[in-house]
Amino acid sequence: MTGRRQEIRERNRLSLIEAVLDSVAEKGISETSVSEIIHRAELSRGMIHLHFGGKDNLVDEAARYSSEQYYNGIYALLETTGQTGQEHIEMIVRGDLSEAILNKKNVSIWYAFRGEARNRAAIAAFSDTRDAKLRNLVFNAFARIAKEAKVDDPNQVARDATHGTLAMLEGMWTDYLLHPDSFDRNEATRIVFRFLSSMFPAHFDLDGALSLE
Amino acid sequence: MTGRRQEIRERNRLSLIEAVLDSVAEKGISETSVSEIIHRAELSRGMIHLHFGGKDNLVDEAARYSSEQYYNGIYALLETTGQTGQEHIEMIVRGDLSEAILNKKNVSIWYAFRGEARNRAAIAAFSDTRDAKLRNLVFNAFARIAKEAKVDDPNQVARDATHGTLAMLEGMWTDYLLHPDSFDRNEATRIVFRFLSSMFPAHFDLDGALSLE
DNA sequence: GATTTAAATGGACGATTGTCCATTTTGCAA
DNA sequence: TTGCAAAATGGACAATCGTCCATTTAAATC
Repeated sequence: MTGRRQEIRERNRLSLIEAVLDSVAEKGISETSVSEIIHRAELSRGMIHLHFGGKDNLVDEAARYSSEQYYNGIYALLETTGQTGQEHIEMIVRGDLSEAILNKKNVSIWYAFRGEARNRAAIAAFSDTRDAKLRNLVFNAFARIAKEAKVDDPNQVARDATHGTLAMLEGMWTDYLLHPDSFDRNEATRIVFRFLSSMFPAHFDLDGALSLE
Repeated sequence: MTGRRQEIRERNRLSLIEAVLDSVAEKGISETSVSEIIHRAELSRGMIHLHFGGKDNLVDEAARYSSEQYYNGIYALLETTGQTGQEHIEMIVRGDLSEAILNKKNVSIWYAFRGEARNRAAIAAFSDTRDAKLRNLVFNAFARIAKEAKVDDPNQVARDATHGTLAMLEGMWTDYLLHPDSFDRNEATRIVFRFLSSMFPAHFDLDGALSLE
């Protein structure tokens, strides 16, 4: 059993991580100082060094945590849907563009870290991990779809569809970043499905996945 | 005629801007300090205040300059191509993914500024401008294509194609950011054209624009 | 209840930040 | 060539940065 001592310890640890994410979302990375973090976490100055050994490690940990949250969100959605390739894809697309995942806070955080990725190995590393996992999931779904669609070179088509779909979703996030208030989720979703229905007319239409007869 | 005095003045001004961009590309925004900038520009400490009134203004100006450079590059390419809609689109796609525009330095800079966009009004503002201009150019091209393709609701199709194409290009930039060494320009280009040829089979194939008979 | 020890505190510290201005340099006009 | 003014210099400055540790607090154990 976890003693009260360890429980408090972990709560404080988490408070620091969440304070970093809140600050990054609201003020950006360059204004996320130690003073800012400990003020938000309502903890004392020494805690960062105690728990993480330094500010940089804490920030890396916060980035990792945030990435994990995103991925858990997508995974949870996949549990709730059917098993066909097009259902998986539909769920990923809708999930990635849903309010729960694509919102001002997450976008601010994600782009702030992306901006640092080139210069911080730790951040670049799991930014990759997220992509690799998701990419694999999407590819497997498209591989099934491409096979069913009997296209020439189904492997290449599946790879292109994966790459193209993820790229388009990335671009929608950028759109949201730059115009969070005028961004239209339904329009963004429809555009992705327009792409998919052009490529696989038997599997998708503008509204999402089709069930094959 | 520009006197030698003014000429030196403007050269120094530009040196500061380029020093900022070099530093942002190499070290990131958070490590781009006044000391770093003036060291790179080989100028004295007071110059930033003299020319720009402060560091923040200089950084904003550098971001504006960088955005202008991007846009000029795309525009220059458009001068060299034909006048059909699909030729314009092809040139924008190829240009946006070309070594001259999509390279490590530009990507580092662009994402660094994007990461700050949410928290710096000046940077967000022209980040928008770039998008609005380019978007308009692309939309006009797709509007012609959609009309020729005789689709239902050509206006909506053109809007979706514009949105989808730009989103996909954005996503390719992100890909390049995260995997600059394994990124394959030809593959990225082919995927965009796969999307376009699915939507407008009479205007595009996997290799780019088709000329209508 | 007394003792032990892990956890948390908060201030001291040197380094670095961006700003600003008294001084020096230098191009240009008289 | 001299005098003027614009431009550039570089160090002083207060503010803030992140680190670290001597001290205090409080949970766990005896």
